[in-house]
Amino acid sequence: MKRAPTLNDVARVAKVSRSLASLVFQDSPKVSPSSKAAVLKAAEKLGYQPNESARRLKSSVTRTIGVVLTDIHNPYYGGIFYGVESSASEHDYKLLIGNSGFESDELNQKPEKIRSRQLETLKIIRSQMVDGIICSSLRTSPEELQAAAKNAPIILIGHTPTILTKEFDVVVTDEQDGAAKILDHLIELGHKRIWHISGGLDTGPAVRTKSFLNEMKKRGLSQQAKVFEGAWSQESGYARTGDILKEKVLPTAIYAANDLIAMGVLARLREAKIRVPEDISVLGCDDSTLAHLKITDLTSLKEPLYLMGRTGFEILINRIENKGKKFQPKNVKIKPELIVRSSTGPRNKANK
Amino acid sequence: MKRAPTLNDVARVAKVSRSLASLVFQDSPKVSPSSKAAVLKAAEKLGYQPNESARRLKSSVTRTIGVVLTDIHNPYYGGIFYGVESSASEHDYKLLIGNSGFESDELNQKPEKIRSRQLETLKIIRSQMVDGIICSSLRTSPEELQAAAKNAPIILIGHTPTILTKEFDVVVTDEQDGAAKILDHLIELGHKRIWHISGGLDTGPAVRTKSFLNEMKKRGLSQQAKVFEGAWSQESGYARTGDILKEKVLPTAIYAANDLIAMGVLARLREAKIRVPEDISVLGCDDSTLAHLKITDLTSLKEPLYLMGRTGFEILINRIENKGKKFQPKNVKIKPELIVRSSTGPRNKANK
DNA sequence: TCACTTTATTGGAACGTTCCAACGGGGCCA
DNA sequence: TGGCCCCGTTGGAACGTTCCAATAAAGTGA
Repeated sequence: MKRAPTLNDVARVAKVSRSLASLVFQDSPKVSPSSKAAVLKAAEKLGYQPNESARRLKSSVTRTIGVVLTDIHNPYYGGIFYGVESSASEHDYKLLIGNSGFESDELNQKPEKIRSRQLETLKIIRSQMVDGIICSSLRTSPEELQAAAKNAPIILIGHTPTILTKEFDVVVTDEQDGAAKILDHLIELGHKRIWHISGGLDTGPAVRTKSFLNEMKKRGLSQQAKVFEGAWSQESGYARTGDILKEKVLPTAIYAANDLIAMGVLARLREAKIRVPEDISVLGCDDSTLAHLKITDLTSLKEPLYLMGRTGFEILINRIENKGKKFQPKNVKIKPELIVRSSTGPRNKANK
Repeated sequence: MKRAPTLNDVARVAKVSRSLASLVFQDSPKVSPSSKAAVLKAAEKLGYQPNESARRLKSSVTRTIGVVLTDIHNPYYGGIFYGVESSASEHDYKLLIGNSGFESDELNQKPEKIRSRQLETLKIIRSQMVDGIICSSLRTSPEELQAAAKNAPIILIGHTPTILTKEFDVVVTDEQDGAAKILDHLIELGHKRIWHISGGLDTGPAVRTKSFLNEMKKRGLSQQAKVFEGAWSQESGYARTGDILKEKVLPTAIYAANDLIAMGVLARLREAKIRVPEDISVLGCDDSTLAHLKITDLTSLKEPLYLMGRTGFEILINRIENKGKKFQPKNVKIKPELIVRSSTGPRNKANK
């Protein structure tokens, strides 16, 4: 592995000055076609590739974005990342994944450790390695974020504590709209007694639950609504459905806060020999692979993760390119889409 | 956003030379405790953060690894990436995701485009932005890879054309061992007529199919083996199972090349009112979320993706640290694990 | 006490770019 | 023919580090 050729080498071979060679690689219009050709030919011959570190040192532009995710393994963050990556690629930006930290049981990490790893990542923006940062699922304090934001713009995508929306650019799902779409669909099918299994009390799931209750109220169905507090897991869906089955009157539809929970619901209902959707309709949220399956064919609210990722990225580079302009936090809500499959159907009239 | 403080600023405040300040940040043992304290205090006060670009330019070490994946959204690559990330984080390395390209239907990308995007990523290593590269699922030619490998080590993780194993470090699943584990399990349950739905003719799935046939042969069951050529999809599993059901004699166990295919198998069998595992046992491969589901509870061969990612990363940094040493490609096979669930059971004696 | 090692500190030269100010020379116009 | 402009080109100075060789200061042994 020998020393890589530099701009100087190229210039020497092309018999021009280093400055001219530099201009060629910046696509400057003021270089003559003949010298341009000579430089390119020399570069080709030597296998020249500009040294990015030197370039950055001088021009302080990195065309790189730092990404903080909690768990890329999780379809939620994965979906967002997917959108981010595709947009980054189109704009010719690179993505740097700092030590993001994970929520895996495989690693079984302490929250404190995750937090410190995220801090680590925020630091890289201060070392001028990136032009901006994209965060999903924060574990850092607002103060820490603000400190980092002094050096480069930051955008938050997905589940976000509301306090932060006042100060940062944020892209989230329009939960209200999602709940409305679900209820419109169910009400059209004749459902009224609609129960919800929540994802817990964290910010993300809590907003979802609240939106559900809001929309039920708007439709005058507050009396019929009921919330069972669960967690983001199949087991939780299974257990809470067990609780539901103990009630005197059963719901005609169950809305689970995500697909995984819905899987638990389906399993428990099948065990109880309750038919879906003939006896009870079931809805999930995420439209993950789980919902697509032939054996489940679950009606699910599709979170616009891909779009959220793309939108977030675009807002961010907009900030980067208009650096210095006055700051007015942007809050974008992306509307989800209801994917109707066969787990929802007309209300069973027998269940009055 | 004002100019970030430099080492010079720190040195001035601490009343020492720039060189000394530099030594402090390199944890040099030959700096006196008193000046060390002074420098650190000054750095703290100014909020100093070393400029990574300058550091790299001078020392040409980046502590960054480039990652080429085809589709991080896909649980297979996601699982590998997961292991890579965790190991990288432990070794204090950063990961750079170049424009990797995707196989999504959402983007519906042409193979040619994916290839060019991967090439783009390989270029990154030539611009000295990374110390090495990790590739999953190649779309580039061996020549292109070799050219890139001149500048920094490369490791291939997962499905890899066998030609490449002679020249590069490679980490793959031990397919032979996987097939053996599956057959041992089934044979112990009394099965003999074991059929396979393959994932197609690409390198990855082909190896799996071949391993299955090999192991059947070893056990003197060649006559009983049968392969149905499918693809990595639920639909394919569904359709091929339809074909299987047309046969005069049915198998007592079906081994699907991945979980998604197995989902199709389960759906089709249920439609035909064939019980699992009472009538036919079903196995998948991947041990994805799909297999965990209560409603499927699928016996599945767990590919050691996480471990593969970690192992790959470790081999890579080993190469990086021993740069210049003579090269002997390392080929590591990681043994998968069979996760037994309720979709496999004793052979139904009625099916002779 | 002097030569000599050890330890702590320093200035300066690199690393490979970009960018600015300056320059030579050809074309144009008066 | 002289003056001016513009185009293409150039050298040199940065950018913020690291690292080497040199130095100053302190410690060691005879």
